[in-house]
Amino acid sequence: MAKKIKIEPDTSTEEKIKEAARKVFTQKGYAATRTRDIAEEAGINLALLNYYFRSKEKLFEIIMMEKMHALFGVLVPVLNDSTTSLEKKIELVSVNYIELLSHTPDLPLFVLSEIRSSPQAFGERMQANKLIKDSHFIKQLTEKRKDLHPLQFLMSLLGMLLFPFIARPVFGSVGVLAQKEFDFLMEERKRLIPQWMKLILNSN
Amino acid sequence: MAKKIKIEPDTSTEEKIKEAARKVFTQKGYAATRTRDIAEEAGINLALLNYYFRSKEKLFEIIMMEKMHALFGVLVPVLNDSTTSLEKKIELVSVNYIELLSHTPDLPLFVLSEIRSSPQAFGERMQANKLIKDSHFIKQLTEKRKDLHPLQFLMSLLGMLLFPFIARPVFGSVGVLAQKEFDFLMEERKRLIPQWMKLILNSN
DNA sequence: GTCTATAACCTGATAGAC
DNA sequence: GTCTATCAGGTTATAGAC
Repeated sequence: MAKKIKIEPDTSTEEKIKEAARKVFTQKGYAATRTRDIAEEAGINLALLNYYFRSKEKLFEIIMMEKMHALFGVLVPVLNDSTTSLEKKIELVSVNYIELLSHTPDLPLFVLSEIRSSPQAFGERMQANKLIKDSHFIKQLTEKRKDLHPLQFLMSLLGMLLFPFIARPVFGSVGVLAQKEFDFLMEERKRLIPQWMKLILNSN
Repeated sequence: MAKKIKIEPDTSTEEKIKEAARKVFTQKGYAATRTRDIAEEAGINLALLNYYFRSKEKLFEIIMMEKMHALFGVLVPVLNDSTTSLEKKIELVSVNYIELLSHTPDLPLFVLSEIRSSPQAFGERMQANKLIKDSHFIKQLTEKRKDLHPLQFLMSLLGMLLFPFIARPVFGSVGVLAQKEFDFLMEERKRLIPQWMKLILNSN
């Protein structure tokens, strides 16, 4: 229990490679990434990558797992909390996601692209799926709006939250929407989206 | 003027290759696609691909151009029509997009992924950008809601429309959301999204 | 653990026969 | 126009020295 006293400094070679892999994989995707890119980014030799992680694919799976947990990790616990109201959940999910994606904007496009490339893999996805479908949030939605499929609401909420980051290369090109303005708009959306989704929820 | 009387039958080898390229590129992305995959899908030899299109990259650029036009082509003309009301534009964009994406569901994820991979390329994107920013739709929005950045509204609308298709591998896995149910929900969204966006537009 | 050198393989593209 | 055979270059992974 008290075996490992020293805190991992994250400066080990293994961690340097993982950090480089996070950067390159998320930027270029699995197929376009060369192990040489990762090695160079990490400042180490190519052979070391295989020494620590056996293969490009094994390394990728580790990074992918991390990223999927990051993407679904801010969603699932909030939706499954049986002590919070529907409206509170909407607020929390909105703030959590915009906060997260402001720091790692290419997270959703990376995860969704790679899931598409190998749809049968990544069992995590199915698991997250079930956790969402059977969530307290869905129960609350169903109860509140019997006329509406709960996924109609959830897809809209997530679309509003994630889409600006997914499409940022389109919206955010130079001269049309600069970085600072984009950040400002996202900050504003923490307030706007819950407001709008509540409006939708209470309509009819 | 009356030079080409015969209508192209689209059964030519060139078209067979393009059709195969459309399928494989959009499914796997540029980097993960091998020219051999395209040749096999087209039922022709690998060498013919280079005979007709010089290189993998040239072929890709043709397909990418097509796909970008498809994705933005249903948006730009509607937003720039100065004879329609704001609410009519919302209805048209919604129906157009859901109709389009129901037939080619992986169009948006493909285009957005590839734009990210080479952000400086694809000048079309910038052009579409300007066309949107200076559109009649944006003017109408600005006038109607002086307190709201028009992109806040546009990003939300597009997010609602595109996100279900972008995230379909997540939502649409077997046992959670089957194909027929997904199609039904999308059909329903043609009505729901305009209704909801008008609600947002007229709030406050 | 870390490196250099190289093996083994794959991929895009072309030469040349038909 | 279409094919087979092959080249040239690049990529992953490993062997072996330090």
